[in-house]
Amino acid sequence: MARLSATDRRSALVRAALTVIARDGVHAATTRAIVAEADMSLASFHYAFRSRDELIREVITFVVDQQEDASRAAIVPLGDVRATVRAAMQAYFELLKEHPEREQAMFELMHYSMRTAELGALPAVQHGSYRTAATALLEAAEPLLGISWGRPVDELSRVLVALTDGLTYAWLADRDDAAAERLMDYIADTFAGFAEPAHVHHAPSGGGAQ
Amino acid sequence: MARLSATDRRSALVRAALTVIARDGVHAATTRAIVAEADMSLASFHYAFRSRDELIREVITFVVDQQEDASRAAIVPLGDVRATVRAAMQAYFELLKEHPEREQAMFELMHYSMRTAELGALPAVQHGSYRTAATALLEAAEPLLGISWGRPVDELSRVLVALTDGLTYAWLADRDDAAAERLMDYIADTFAGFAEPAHVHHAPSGGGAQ
DNA sequence: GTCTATAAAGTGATAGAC
DNA sequence: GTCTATCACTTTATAGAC
Repeated sequence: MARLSATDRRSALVRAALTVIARDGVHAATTRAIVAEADMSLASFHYAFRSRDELIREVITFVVDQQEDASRAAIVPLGDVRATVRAAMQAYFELLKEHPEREQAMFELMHYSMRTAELGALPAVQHGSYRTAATALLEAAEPLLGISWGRPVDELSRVLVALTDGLTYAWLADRDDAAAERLMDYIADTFAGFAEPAHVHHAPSGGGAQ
Repeated sequence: MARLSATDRRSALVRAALTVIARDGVHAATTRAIVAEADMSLASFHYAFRSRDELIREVITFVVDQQEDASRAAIVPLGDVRATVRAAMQAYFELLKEHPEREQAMFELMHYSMRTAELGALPAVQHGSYRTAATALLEAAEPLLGISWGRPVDELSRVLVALTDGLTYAWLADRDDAAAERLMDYIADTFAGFAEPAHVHHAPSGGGAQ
């Protein structure tokens, strides 16, 4: 194998581990399976990482960071709230359908984290970053669509994330595309219902019915 | 060890496995850990089960059946829709808080099933039984509360299940009780919003309030 | 039926040659 | 730095005494 810097080797192993986990599950991500995927020798693994646990820890933080980046650039404002939310959900759903193993791997890694003391805090971080993304998305939508949410954005982001997680789990379980589409229709409708025409704060010009 | 029938031994091992999985996770449920929990010898395990996989399969079907039974008797109609839904959610949430490991074990077992070819269908069964229970709950609520749901019950049960799964995952991740309570408030509000005064189909004698 | 003992394969991690 | 060879241990599963 070519000489790689320790950092290159580490990131190569992290990506290989992620591939193995997505393909075969967390329980199959043995050091041997990972180095085989990365086309390295077993000794190289322990040259780059002190232990398997150290790698898994890095895989999880990598995945969390990656997700945070991904969900940042997600807003494409369309004509109205319903269409915008529906399109955003559809975009996520297409990603899910294209790489179901990724979301599955995400879930598995989080459950794995919950079981190990030192990684126990990571699911909260992952979920928090997910919610931050949802909050940013909802707040960005206000000026772009000229609306204002009827409820606290913080609460709405919890609803959005819960529905998305629920949608993901349901689809992973039953692979029912039509059902997922109907659920996304519902989600779009609900959020359209939350939206109110933007009102200026200081001038009491009367409440706007949509 | 006392002489047990093969069936008794099997169910004892299934329950022991469930205990181990809830306490330490699926990956820790080795044959040795399970027989230790059941206070049996390792050989007894393979007398009762052909393989570890056969046990896990039985654990999963057992858990799915058990959940189906549990979610049957769940309706306690209160004055209005909001209060009824809120109370049902609260009851579930109390169970979750009391035994988080159980729900976690459920998730882990489902993800494990998704990874093994022969168990791949079980998550759909589990999710289906979950949705059946939600549907039954919603349908039972109609006559009891004197309402009728504005949307197809099938669609609403999907929403309810998705929100419950999302709530569960969120709480397992961040253990934020207050946030969960707010989410349950939202869920109760939404379903109260879905309810319409019941209209009798054939005889136009006016809707019956409870 | 239930046990002890052990086989056979897999695991994480390391030593030591190059 | 990177490899091969190997250690120490755990895993599932079975053989064979009782």
